[in-house]
Amino acid sequence: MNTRRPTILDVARAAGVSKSTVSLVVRGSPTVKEDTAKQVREAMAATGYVYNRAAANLRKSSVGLIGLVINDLRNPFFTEFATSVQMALSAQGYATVISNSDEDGALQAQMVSSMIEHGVSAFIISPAYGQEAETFDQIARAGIPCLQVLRQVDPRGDLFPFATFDFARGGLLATQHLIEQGARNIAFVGGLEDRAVTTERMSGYLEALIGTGVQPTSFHGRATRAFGAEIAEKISRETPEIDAAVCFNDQVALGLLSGFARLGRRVGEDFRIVGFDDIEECNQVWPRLSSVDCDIAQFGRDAAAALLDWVETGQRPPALRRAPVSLAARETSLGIDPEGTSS
Amino acid sequence: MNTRRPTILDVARAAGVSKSTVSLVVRGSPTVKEDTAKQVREAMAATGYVYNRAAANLRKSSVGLIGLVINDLRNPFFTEFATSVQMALSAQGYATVISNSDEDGALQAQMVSSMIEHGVSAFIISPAYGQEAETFDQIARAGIPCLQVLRQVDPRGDLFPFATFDFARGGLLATQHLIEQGARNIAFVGGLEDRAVTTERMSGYLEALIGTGVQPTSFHGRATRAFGAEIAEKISRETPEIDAAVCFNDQVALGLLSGFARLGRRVGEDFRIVGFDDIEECNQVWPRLSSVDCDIAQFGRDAAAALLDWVETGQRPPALRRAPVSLAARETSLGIDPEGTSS
DNA sequence: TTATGGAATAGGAACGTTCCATTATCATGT
DNA sequence: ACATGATAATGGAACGTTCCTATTCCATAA
Repeated sequence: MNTRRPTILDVARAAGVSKSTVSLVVRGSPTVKEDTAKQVREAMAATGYVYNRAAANLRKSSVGLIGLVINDLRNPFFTEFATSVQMALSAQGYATVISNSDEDGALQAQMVSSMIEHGVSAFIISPAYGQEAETFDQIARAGIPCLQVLRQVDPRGDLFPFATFDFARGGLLATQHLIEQGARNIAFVGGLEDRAVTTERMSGYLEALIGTGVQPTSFHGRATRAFGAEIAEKISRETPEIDAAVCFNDQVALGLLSGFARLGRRVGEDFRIVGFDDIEECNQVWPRLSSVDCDIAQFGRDAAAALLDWVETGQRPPALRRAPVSLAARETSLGIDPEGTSS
Repeated sequence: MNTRRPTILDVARAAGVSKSTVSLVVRGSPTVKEDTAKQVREAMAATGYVYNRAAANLRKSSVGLIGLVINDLRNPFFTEFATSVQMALSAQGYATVISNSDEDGALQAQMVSSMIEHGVSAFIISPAYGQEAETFDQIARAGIPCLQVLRQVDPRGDLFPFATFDFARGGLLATQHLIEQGARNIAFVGGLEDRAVTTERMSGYLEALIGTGVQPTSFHGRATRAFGAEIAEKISRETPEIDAAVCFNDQVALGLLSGFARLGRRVGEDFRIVGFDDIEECNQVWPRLSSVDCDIAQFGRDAAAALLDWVETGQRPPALRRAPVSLAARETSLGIDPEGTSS
């Protein structure tokens, strides 16, 4: 089973040319005559040659590999993001290594270290909390470009450029919309307290509430469906006067939605919900979930482009970029239009 | 920015030992004296040394990298699978490269080729349809162990071992259960026609129907939420006598669920649904989705273990393994228990 | 003192590519 | 016939490890 793999040299012998020529053919250089190239290609097929990237990388400086580290791959928001980044990078001839830290800082540090050893040219990282220093110092020491997205946790804060969404404005839009829809008692649900990702969204929420007489309330916790469902119950039991919620993300909102469905409270009529991220599923539940639309696919493409610019031309992206957001209002906040059920 | 990275040789110089000794320390060999090892480690820290895996791989035969190719990473079923495999492999010191072919055979072939070049030691692949020959011939030519999971599409059919679930039995259990619950007109929903993944599930469904007088009906299409929702509408409009459905997977079932919610049909009472896979979300919607439980986490661990056995001891896994399934009955098939809303 | 042998360390070759500096080839103009 | 210059092809060094075969060191026994 383990006969030695043919190398560029075996191909060269078979084709009756030098190894340099084979190398040129492999890389599609235009300087080799078409006749020769064809012979070489035939020899490659005949010998069953496979390109050895490790050997090539040893000589070259760049590897064409980008590391993508995600903190929660079970959240569709991140899957959509990862998919979009991978597509954009592969269109430019880069391979993507996706890794899921699953909110485990130690695991993340270990994955980053392994990727550095494998010679990735750059990182896009939506970091987990914990072991920040270990994760980012490694990258900085190795001098590898790195784009931090969605969460800024690098210990010095200014080590790597950061791309995110305008979460504050999202919170503002969502809350204003709920007020316009007649909600009088709006809660903010989900997200761990004191994390920037949470406080930013909340700042918009709080701003919208100023002068309206509405009292802010918030329920903090992990951004999961389970937490959303739990809060639906808690609200029904303890603070039934709350009639609307701005959620940390769509996961929480969907949890809230099914929690209320279970309790028989009619979302869209008795209770209004706006989620955050606008994942595909928002359109696939009923009532459809209103959400702060983040155009995650575009965000992914932009991130990939900015990173490649950095890698290839040395053009470091701006330290901070906030992508705009908009509001996608659907049944959970507008109510259910008896006419409109056919679209 | 681009000063040459220190090598093992620089470390050796700094520590006053030979490069061989440094290499041994890097790999944690017990033959080097503790004093020396400590000096070397200090020198490594001082010089900012990072291990160059490409160079090591050039010399070693194995790389400790496993390729995981998934056909639809947006489906939570596969995300759960990928996460489980990655955990199991990383516990054994292997790194995992996850790639999403997104049901694109050409893309898949390209990803596989890139992974082979990067020197992965083995593959786990849940293949996309299309370009089967290209994908699998490459792997076979390179002599790399490969475990095919969930879908068997390799052109010769017996090229690589195949691990899957006992889908037929799942279809049988689901259908029998619906009959016991009093359903009289059970449809099979989702999955592309004439694909083994579909016909296997359907064979169980058809078997359960024998002698019951229930007429089989099926609606085929992509296994997405959108398709499920579409079929909910179609059933309501064209064949309202259908009172239950066995679904290709949970995505379809969840689509059906929200489709019916939208149309005001009460699932669990007027209409009974059983999904397939038992993803986490089954417990997080309301009514909770009954599903054929596949214990995907265990499946992932088993796949990882079988593959590593193959890689390390040459012990090729059995050509076919069907993991057992069971039924997780919940509200969408049992109906809503007015007492049981508190668990 | 001198063999002896095991533990610790050292040095050179090898891995399969790319890059660079050369050399061979060949049509063209004088 | 010869120089010219572009085009095509070549050979050797280099990349940073690991592996294998020495060599050195040192405690112990003769």
